[in-house]
Amino acid sequence: MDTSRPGRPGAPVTIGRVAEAAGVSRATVSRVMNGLASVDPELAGRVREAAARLGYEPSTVARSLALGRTGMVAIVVPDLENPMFQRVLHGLTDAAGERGHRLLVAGSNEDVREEVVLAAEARRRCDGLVLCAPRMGTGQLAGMAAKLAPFVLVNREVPGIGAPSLLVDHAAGIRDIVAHLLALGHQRLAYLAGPPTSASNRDRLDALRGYPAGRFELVELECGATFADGHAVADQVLRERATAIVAYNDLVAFGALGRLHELGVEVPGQVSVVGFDDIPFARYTTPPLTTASVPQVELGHQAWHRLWALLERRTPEPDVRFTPRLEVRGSTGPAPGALRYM
Amino acid sequence: MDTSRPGRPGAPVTIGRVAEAAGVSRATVSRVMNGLASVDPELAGRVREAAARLGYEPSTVARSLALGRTGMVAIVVPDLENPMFQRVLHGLTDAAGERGHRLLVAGSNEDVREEVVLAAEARRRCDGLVLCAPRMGTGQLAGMAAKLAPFVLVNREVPGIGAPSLLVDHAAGIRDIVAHLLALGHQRLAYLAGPPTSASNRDRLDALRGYPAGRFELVELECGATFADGHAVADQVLRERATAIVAYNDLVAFGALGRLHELGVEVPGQVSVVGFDDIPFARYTTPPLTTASVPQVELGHQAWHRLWALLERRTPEPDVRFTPRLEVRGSTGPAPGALRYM
DNA sequence: GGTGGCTGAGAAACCGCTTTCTACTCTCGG
DNA sequence: CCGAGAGTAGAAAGCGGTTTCTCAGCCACC
Repeated sequence: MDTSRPGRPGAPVTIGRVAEAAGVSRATVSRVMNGLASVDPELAGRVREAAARLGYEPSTVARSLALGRTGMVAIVVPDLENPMFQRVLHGLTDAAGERGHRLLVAGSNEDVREEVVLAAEARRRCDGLVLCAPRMGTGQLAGMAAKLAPFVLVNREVPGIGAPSLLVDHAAGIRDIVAHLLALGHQRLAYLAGPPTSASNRDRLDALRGYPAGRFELVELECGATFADGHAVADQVLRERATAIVAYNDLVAFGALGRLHELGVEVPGQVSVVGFDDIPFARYTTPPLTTASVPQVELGHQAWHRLWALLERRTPEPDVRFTPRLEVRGSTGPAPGALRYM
Repeated sequence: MDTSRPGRPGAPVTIGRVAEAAGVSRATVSRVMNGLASVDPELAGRVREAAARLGYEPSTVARSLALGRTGMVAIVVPDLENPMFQRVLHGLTDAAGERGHRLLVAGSNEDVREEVVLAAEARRRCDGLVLCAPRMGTGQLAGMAAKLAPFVLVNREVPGIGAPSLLVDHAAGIRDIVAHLLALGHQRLAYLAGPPTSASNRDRLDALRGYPAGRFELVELECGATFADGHAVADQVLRERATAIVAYNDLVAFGALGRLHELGVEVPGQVSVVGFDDIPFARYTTPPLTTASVPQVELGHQAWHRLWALLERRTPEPDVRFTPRLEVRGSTGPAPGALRYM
């Protein structure tokens, strides 16, 4: 069989075959395909015609190797099923897509060891990395920084490793939430704690503990980051006689809400519930969830801008710390029997 | 500066540098790194030591080019923010991850033109593709089949293009839903239709229309696939005096639920609501959503198995059509004023 | 002791594209 | 009329791996 015949079934269409078909060198085909330099219009026409006829599509892998960049960025998140991260992901894909970049995603399932491996591997396949709320320790992260660069952090801050950070002021969010609950007369708050590895969980906890003593009683309950965690811990809240729940995130709040409903406990009549993040579901449930709203899609956008700057060796815009906006909805109300109000 | 010195800051560590440092050929380093053939243990030791000392990590891009495979698969979905797709994605990443494959994700935002472009581009960057509920026409899909292969379809079927399909028996799901509602005495059902481009929407609509005449009145309302769509259309349902809502999916059902609640309409007292998919939120809302449960994570797993088989040039397992399981929860109840029951 | 088979490692080709370098042609000015 | 300079396209050297091919060395066997 004549292996030089164009369009032979099994043979992949490479730049060489196009060059051959157009009667030019591979270099010229490359130039035409990239719209580079000035090529004789007639030659360019022949090349384009041949490329179209053969259905030529340059190999992205070969280009990546030659160019030293892949046109892909990776994002690593702790929990693929958390809409919070999905929205960040969405913001990121859209922004990156506009610049012709595609996204590799990896979920660590809250496992630090897996996270470390995934981050390193994902980075090697891409030009850059977005680490979303990484669970690994600061030391470990700092140690990997050189290997991972360029990368940007979302919901995490590690000074001195030269990675841009996009932050949420969890403390401010917590302060707003607590102020809201105190105004409603709540005196005994249960905090449903997130994963101990979560930096934002620590921020929130610190903010709660840092409140002037005597303003309210704080009950700290180990919980987690998912529906099921919130669902499982609700009974304990009741046993502790807290009148308000401050959940690590919206998912946990939903879980608790569901359990309370099962038990016939009225929300907010008997217990108020507050979430964190403001995932899209929060406004559509019954009752709608009071929560600290975090600009999730915006985080994704901003993450891309920082990463894009790094990829182009520009100086990224300075770090931002977003202040969550308290969305007061139906899941919070006056504490039972309380007379205080704002 | 001596460019041959190992570990020189700027210089990337390539296989050549390792070979040089270990005093062997690049071929030998390659063999050692891949655990291939038998290499003199002493040489292998030297290579491993050098690789470790230099922090060598083979370039995935170069490997991809040489091997002709990337170790990545892509998934294209219409809506990145729909938990249904996120769960499929989750199932897929986990299953693929076990075989050392990473995931490229792309969301078409329900735009057919974008979907076509994304699918083609994503495929070129990866070894295979999963098209999740593709919106493009059958002809177009068939036309691209050769370019996209190997790929597998989820929630879509196009006979004769040689792509494995994983299906959900939407008609059966609808039949169960309708039977359930009829038993509760509902006689006027509103169907909140999904995107016209959605094949599963057509399946559901056909199943509804195909019901024996006279069993119930069907009100078809154009809607969409998101919260906001369901939220916006709820008023129309009331105007039409339907006593039950059959929503295109859970998201739409939630939106409608939220709006009904805002309006003070009792669910299921005045209106019953049924979703489709059974996303995790469905069981935790108030009232919990009655819905046709689709094994989302399983779809992801199965998609990987089919794709993996194709990648290995094995024959994939035959297509599967999953039958949804009706999850009766709190959002459905007797039609107002109805005496009928099962 | 010569030869055949076998093992193990290096040389070199190759994957498909980009880009520098080089050679050639053509134009224009002195 | 000749040489400099601009413009164009091809040759070839990468990019960083893998793999075939080749060959040297060793052992065993006749």
